[in-house]
Amino acid sequence: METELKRGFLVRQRAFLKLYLLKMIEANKRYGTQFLDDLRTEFKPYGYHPTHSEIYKTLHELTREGWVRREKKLLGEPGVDFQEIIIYHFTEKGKQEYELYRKQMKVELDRCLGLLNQAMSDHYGPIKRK
Amino acid sequence: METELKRGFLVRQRAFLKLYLLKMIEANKRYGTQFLDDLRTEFKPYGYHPTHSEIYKTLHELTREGWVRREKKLLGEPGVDFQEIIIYHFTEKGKQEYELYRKQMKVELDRCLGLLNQAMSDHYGPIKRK
DNA sequence: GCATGAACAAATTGTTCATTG
DNA sequence: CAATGAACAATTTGTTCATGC
Repeated sequence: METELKRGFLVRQRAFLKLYLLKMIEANKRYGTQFLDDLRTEFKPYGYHPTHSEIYKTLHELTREGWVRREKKLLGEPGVDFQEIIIYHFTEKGKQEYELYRKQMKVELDRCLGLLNQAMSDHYGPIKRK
Repeated sequence: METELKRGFLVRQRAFLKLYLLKMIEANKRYGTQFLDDLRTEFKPYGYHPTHSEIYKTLHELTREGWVRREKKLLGEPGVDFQEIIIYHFTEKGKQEYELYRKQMKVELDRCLGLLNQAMSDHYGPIKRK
């Protein structure tokens, strides 16, 4: 899973989403489509609209690597009786990996911010602080 | 050339490099390999090591779109008599396009910084300022 | 060997189709 | 029809090979 963390230029979408999904899984009780909706809402101001496919692929990856396990459930909403959803829970391994991953991603995000700020400064003058 | 500017998630490497190359071309009198070396040096602290292929492809793109014209020259270094290099100069169109592109990229880089700062704040608490 | 260029390959992401309850 | 999943397509980027002095 190390290979996904950095790529020289900017952080990859998949790695970025993974960080968010892990956090959301930690908070429990949500499922794929809701993750997607929440993320789209949060990122809307930045013009970033993730696709459902990226979300699911990231969740599959987390499952494949044993960071989370899946629990099938029925969406218990009034009127909707038989919609199956999948809830994700951390495994023991996953908890530990998350902790580590979170730390690594801090470094990575810092690096990306550094790169972008450098560009800002190179092309638009020194960074303005409020 | 609009399609390259943004892609929802983070700015693409090509768009990022283009901004730098345009600036370097404006400063005149350098050629491909030197651009590459300069960029690698500048980005080294950020662990970003662009490839020669990306640089050339970007330069070709600028040429194809008529932003720059190419001038073949002999690298006038002592001892090296016949090494051909290519110097890039802006076209009239290119000067104008660069001005516009620079402005657009400011918006784009701001957006990316926003997204990354949001992630920082979401996962590691409020942004620290010095 | 250095600068350039292009072919090719891999990686990443997005679009569309399929399934299941 | 909502949620999930997978096939497939496109895009983006990197690696390798080629060429001309």
